[in-house]
Amino acid sequence: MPIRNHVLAAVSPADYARLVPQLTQATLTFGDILYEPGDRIRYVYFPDDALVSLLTVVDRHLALEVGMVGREGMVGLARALGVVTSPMRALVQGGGTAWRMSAMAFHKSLGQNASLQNAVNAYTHFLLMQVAQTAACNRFHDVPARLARWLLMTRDRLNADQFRLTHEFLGHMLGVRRVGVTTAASELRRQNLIEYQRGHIVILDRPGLEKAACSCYHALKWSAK
Amino acid sequence: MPIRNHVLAAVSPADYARLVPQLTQATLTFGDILYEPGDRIRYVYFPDDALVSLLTVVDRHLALEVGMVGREGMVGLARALGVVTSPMRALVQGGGTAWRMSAMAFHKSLGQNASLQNAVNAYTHFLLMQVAQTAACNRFHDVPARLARWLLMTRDRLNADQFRLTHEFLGHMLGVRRVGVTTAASELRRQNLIEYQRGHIVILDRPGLEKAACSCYHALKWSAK
DNA sequence: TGACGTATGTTCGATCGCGAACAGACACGC
DNA sequence: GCGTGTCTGTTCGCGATCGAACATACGTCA
Repeated sequence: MPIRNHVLAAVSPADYARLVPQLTQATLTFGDILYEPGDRIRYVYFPDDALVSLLTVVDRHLALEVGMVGREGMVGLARALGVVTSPMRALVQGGGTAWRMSAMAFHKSLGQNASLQNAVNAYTHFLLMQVAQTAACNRFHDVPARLARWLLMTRDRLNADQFRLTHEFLGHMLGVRRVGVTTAASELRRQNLIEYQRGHIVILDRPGLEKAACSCYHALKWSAK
Repeated sequence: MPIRNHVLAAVSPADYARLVPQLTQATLTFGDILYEPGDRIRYVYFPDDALVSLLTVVDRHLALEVGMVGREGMVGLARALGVVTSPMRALVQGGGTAWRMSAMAFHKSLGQNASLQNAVNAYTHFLLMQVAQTAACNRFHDVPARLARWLLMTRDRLNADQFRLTHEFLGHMLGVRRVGVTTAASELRRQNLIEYQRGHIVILDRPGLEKAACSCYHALKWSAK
């Protein structure tokens, strides 16, 4: 079972050996909610090819995606900062596998395991940048550019050029109406950058999509491929 | 010299005693830029009554405030996460005093000083929530509500009901045009919530302003007064 | 006192995204 | 094969904000 998760991969071999017994493989399926805001964090997750969205919930019903966690990161980060409840909703946006660990074991491991702590710190920084960039992006860039960015980020994390997502779902992620997504998507399609039908999206021209995306995409590339 | 900064205040007396020799008092003045994105972090700052804005810079010239640091926090947090350069611009938005420490000493102290590490972790979590909330707020709430929230957050950190700020400056913080601020501000003034002239803003009715502000203000109150 | 710089106020048309409603089109189950 | 639910496409009027331009008012300093 190769570990593709970057946080785990950054742990030194000796430390990693002590971590392994705590890790179990979990299959996350689309639509699962790992936590709602305020939920106790019982497990932390290190995605391999799963993809989890972090959503800030406002006024109990409005939700906006502020971060996206794939194999470059982990879910349940708050636990590493000494907080036992999740501040956000964590929604599985792309099904796949992830390594799971009890929050308790994770907390203990952090104290005994400097390379894990370092890897988690580095990811914390990355996530903070991602959230900050998203904030600015939502303010300054229009829907087509944000959609293009979102598709590219998803692509990179799922490592696939096609995936299943409806306009309705995308609307929730981007914080716009479904119709807004339809308009933006059909514009991208007109340019032959993507193709889609009934929840199935295909990226046809990745370089072209990068041009259509705002600079935020490049600002948030992770270093390792 | 009483320490009002919450991060430093959370450090245990024994640990704090070892920290003191490293700290020097600094006066931050309005308009100072502590770091630009990419700048090496040479010092970290723990504001007492100064107020620092964290701005994400997009496309080299657009900037949006994503966080606000007063005595509840610290500036240069990235250094605690193992990153030596600042990801954001840190702009002094309210002059005042802060405790300053070299980044090197800070880094060393973190390793030797568990209560400092815990306090920094807690603040990291708070900042992450603040940035996420700001992202959602910018998407869902209109300018008058955001302005009201911003004024209240500033008030809490400066601990004063009046301060000097122009509409132009506020526009940069909120990511809107100056005219948009003027319109929103005059609406708040019409309701007798605030008063202002030529860069001097007075909060007349704090409870009323809280009602005018979006829920994001309450979502981000720090526990300790 | 007068001139200049800065801060605020007002207006204009344009654009973007909103909420709502309805129309087709595909997919799956009976 | 047919009905039903889901997904996408289109339209409409509305409101918020934009960019730009210009008008007014205050303050400072020569």
